[in-house]
Amino acid sequence: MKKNVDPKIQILDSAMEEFSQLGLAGGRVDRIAKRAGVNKAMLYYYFHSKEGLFKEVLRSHFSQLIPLVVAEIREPVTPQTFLERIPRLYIGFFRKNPRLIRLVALNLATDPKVVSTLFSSLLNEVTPEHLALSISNKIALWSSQGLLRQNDPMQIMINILSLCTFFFLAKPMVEVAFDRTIPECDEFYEKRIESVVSLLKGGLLP
Amino acid sequence: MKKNVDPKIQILDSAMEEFSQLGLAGGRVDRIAKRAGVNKAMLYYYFHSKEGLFKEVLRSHFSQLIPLVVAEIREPVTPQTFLERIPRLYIGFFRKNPRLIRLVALNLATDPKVVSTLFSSLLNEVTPEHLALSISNKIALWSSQGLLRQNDPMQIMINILSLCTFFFLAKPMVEVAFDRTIPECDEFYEKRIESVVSLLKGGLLP
Amino acid sequence: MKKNVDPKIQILDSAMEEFSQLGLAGGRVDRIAKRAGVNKAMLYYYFHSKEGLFKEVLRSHFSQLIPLVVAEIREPVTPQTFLERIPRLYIGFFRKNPRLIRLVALNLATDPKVVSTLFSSLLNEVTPEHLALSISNKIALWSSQGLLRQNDPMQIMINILSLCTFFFLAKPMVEVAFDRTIPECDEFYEKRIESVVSLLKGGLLP
Amino acid sequence: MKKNVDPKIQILDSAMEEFSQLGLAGGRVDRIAKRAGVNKAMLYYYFHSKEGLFKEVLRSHFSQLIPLVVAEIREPVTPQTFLERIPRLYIGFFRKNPRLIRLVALNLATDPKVVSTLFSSLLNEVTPEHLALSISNKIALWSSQGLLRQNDPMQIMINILSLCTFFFLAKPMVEVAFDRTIPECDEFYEKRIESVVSLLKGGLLP
DNA sequence: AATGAATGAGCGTTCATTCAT
DNA sequence: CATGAATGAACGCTCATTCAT
Repeated sequence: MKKNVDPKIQILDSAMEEFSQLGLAGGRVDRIAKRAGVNKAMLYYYFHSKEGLFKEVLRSHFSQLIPLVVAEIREPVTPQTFLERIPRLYIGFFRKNPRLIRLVALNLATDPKVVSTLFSSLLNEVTPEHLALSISNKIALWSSQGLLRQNDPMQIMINILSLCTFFFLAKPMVEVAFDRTIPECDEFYEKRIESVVSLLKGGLLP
Repeated sequence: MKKNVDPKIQILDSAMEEFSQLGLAGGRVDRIAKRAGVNKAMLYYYFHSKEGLFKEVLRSHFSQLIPLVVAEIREPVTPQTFLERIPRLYIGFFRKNPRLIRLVALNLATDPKVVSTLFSSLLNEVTPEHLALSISNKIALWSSQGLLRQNDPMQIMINILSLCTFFFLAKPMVEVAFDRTIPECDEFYEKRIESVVSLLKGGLLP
Repeated sequence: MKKNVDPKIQILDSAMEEFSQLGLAGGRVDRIAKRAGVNKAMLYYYFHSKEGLFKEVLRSHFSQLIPLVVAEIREPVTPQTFLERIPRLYIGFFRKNPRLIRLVALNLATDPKVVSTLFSSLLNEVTPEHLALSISNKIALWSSQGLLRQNDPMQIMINILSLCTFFFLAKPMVEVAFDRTIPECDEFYEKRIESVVSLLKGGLLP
Repeated sequence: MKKNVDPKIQILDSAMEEFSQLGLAGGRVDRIAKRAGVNKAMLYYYFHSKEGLFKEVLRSHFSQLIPLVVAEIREPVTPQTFLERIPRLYIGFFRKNPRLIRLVALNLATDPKVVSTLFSSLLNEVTPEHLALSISNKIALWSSQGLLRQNDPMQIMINILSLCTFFFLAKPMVEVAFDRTIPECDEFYEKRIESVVSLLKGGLLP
């Protein structure tokens, strides 16, 4: 509806809204076009198919996360500061992009290869070597120096990611289980970050 | 296709297969019926609608988890054994029911209320008080006795659940990130459980 | 639901209720069976098909009208008493059988041959010669004797039937057109009969 | 099938054919589309549902009658000319639109509110006051002036409408009852109009 | 670049009917 | 006679996609 705006962006935004709530299968092309204020045929002109649009949505949002992580990784840090800063980075990012995590979860459940491949190619675009591998190496190094109490970098990474992302998906169930509404406020997320950092430091630092 | 089998169970199983891969929106009634070896109209005879079938699938699988957790909770344990046994319980269960976690993730992303409500009603069926709350109380008690280093039961529960479940969804991404295939073997899951237990104990026990 | 009742009658009654409101196409076999308190397969046992049941409903109700008319016709009457009594007979009958007129109207509109043929065969069952023809003859006779001001028996019969039956179908439209509710009371139907009789006598008697 | 024709009109016409023979419940969307020579989805593109199409059919044909009646009513006439001209108007109209009367009858029998409401709204569109009421008023006036032998305008209107419309529905039964085929010729309808006019004048004029 | 109309395959659902017991 | 389960052929409707302009 808004004028003077690149229709591609308009469409991508509308599609993100749609797909993050209904998934690829549940998302409706008509609705996306209508919300974007463009003719339905334009979606096909720009993105050639519903699936193409979906992938582009995924890519465009996902790619925003990479540079943040890259910047973080490149800085020389101690394990302690690493474990203190990574949760804040991830949780902060997903808090600002709640739709992305739903989108990724949906895609992981239905079509794991799509998002994995995309993820992989994004990583390769940005770093000469895999980002995860470079984190991995860093962790492996720390581990061999006796700076960490666990020595499998993959398990450590899984633990970190689990603690930082799962909540965004599980929030509604947590609310039901604990019979209370969790407010979208800084206070809560500070507590969340604190809890994760505390767990990681207590569990990983010697 | 198989004879002498309760068609209701046949349908539920086929539906689980379908929905856990494609979601409610992406799942096809025809395919479910065909795979179950029954006439499509039977789905409606027994479950009245696609959504009804979906909910029944969710319920029938979800309800298998509850008694396990209940049994675990009811036993008087020390924090230490609690943190040692819960990850094995959850990870073991989801390893045997990999489709359920996808199903729940899909549903949480697209329709959080359905699965939350179902979850809540299942909890209420089984326990006089909410299961989560009773775990919560136990944790709160331990916390007040100085047996745990964190004092927000909800954060602790989120941490535990995150560590135990997220991997099953994120596995394909982890494989890509680390450029290796993770085998479905006992060895790997033992490592996973170990890592989680170690993290929890190191992070939570004094 | 009622016990100790001939299920055939139960079914016919339930079917009348259904078909007179929804028509043959709109009527549902399941609903008929449920309302009749019998298993659906029984309908087919007794009436062999939905259409067979429909025809039997039509026949069983329609046939109640014939003897009344026959009795009326057989009595030797003057045109005056004929015109006074026929409207009361018809309007009285349809008032007690409001579902029949809807049923016949529905069938006449969608499948004129069915009800016409049925009508014809019912007439033949009861009278050696067609009932209508015998009325016709009577009217023709009166007409030739100068006792009536119109001489086409068919037009006269159409007029009589129109005046006596149309209202039962058109009632809802009349209510809307005149912006008032027409009560199902004796008073109104007396007025109606009076109006018809007055019109017929004024228009037909010399 | 015909080219260069507004598909909306094509659909409406095909739908009229279908619904007037089978009713709303019995009419088939596929058949309507096929006969109209358009894709089935177009019905929904233009009319949003089967019922929406049905109502539009009803409305589009019904609305043709109103102006004729309005024009007739607005002219200042004597009761005599009124009773002479109204039957010709109605019978002439329905003779040219035989499908409409079946359509209305079907709808009155199964769903009286739909057609009544439509009728009412059409009347209101065209006349500041209800058409029927304005006829009513005219009749009431005449009646009070002693120009008519009956004084209930509603009964008079019911009589007129009955005499003019019922035949079109009952024709097949009349044919069977009188064991003859009624030809669709001017001669017959002239006789019909004559008979109605004669009856009305004889019965209503002083 | 942009639109409204069109399309065909397929969707969830229903229904009259039949079968096994 | 009576039942619950089963069936297959539609049915009304939707959707991603394309076409003509």
